[in-house]
Amino acid sequence: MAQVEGKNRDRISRRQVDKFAERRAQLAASALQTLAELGYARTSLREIAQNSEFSHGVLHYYFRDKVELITYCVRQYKADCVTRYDRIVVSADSADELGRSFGEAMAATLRDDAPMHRLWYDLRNQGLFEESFRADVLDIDQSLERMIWRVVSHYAELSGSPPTVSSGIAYAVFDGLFQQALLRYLTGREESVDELRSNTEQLMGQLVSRR
Amino acid sequence: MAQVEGKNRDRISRRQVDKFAERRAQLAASALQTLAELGYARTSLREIAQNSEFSHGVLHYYFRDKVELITYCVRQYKADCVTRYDRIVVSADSADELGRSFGEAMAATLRDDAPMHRLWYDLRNQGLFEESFRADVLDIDQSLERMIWRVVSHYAELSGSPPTVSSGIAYAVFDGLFQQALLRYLTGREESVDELRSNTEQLMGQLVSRR
DNA sequence: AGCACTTCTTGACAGTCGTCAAGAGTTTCT
DNA sequence: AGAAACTCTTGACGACTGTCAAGAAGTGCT
Repeated sequence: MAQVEGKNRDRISRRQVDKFAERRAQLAASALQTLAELGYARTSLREIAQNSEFSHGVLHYYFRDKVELITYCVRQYKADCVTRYDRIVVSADSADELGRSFGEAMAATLRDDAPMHRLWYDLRNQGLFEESFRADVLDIDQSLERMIWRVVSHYAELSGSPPTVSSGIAYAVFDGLFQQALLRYLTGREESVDELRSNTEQLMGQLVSRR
Repeated sequence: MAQVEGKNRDRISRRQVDKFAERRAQLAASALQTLAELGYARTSLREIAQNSEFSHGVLHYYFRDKVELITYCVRQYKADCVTRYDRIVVSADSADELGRSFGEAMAATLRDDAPMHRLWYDLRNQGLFEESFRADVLDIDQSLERMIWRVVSHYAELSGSPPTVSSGIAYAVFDGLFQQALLRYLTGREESVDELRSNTEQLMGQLVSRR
């Protein structure tokens, strides 16, 4: 009897927890959309609520405060993009093909997800000023570094030569490349998509010793 | 007589313009300090005034609005840093020496001017969201690209081999390197200063074909 | 149907923001 | 010295912010 009650309560509370988590995710999606549109400095809770189907008060029912909401958003963002290139790593049969696929994937996400990427750079920068985001930002940045390293090291394997740079350098270099392309793309220079593709391929070749 | 009056007025107004410009620069310096400390999102005009010796109302006497103030700040920032590496370019006698000086200069400015650099990245990102800063940000970014290219192309000359990358790639790569180092440095990892120095030297070698 | 609980809306709060006008204080010229 | 022009302070304005409490609306259970 007590057990049944316990089970029921578990089932109920689990369902509630699920619904709770679901709504959190839904609100975080609205928040991410707003942030990607306006940037951190211009995003308010009321604006986020207007991009959802709820009123502004509900945000404090699901999140303690603004910091928790944005932290949650950053974590959700991470889940989306940290495995972006893993598919092409396993499916590539040669170094050249991997280079091409990687360049193509970089170009594609620049074209399709530009607002999200500018948000990421914005939030990473907030981490340089505000202590509260720092841990999550660093965590994501390390995940991205590992993601890039999976590509580079596999490229090195396929080409039979070791990488000539460390994991940190490789990430910094491709990140810098992407950021420049993003800057150009968001100011209307659509050719930067193609430039990013070829620059990525070229640089990949130079970061692995060929002979 | 009319001429004398004209000359006098010119002299007067020139002096006034000078004083006016001087105070603008002074206030912009306070603004830059505040921005570097707090970041764009958390900097208010009252906060800027508190970091100066004036009250908040004076800012609207010297600047039309907040956008004009920050734009002016960005331009002032540019003048400071756009020739940062030019001295070492002319004074280097060999490629190796230039590589070392460049790495050392990067490391030094990371150590000494970290808050200013994080402000630059912050403002560059604002340009991705807010139309009003975009032109100045792009202008500065191009100046920085040329500054880096002066280093890289001179390095190539000294080493007798052509660069293997374009000006845009070279800037993107070193900028990415610096930004990663800044992220690490501002989170307390002081060893990133030395890492940046050696990474810069290493990468410089790889961006110029040696044989 | 009625009850308990969750979910959401509304409206208010204290505070901050950019902006500006009125006027005091200061400098400059005659 | 007095007038004119420049410089700066003060205090207010409307708008916006994050937060929260009161209670309405909705949901699921017995």
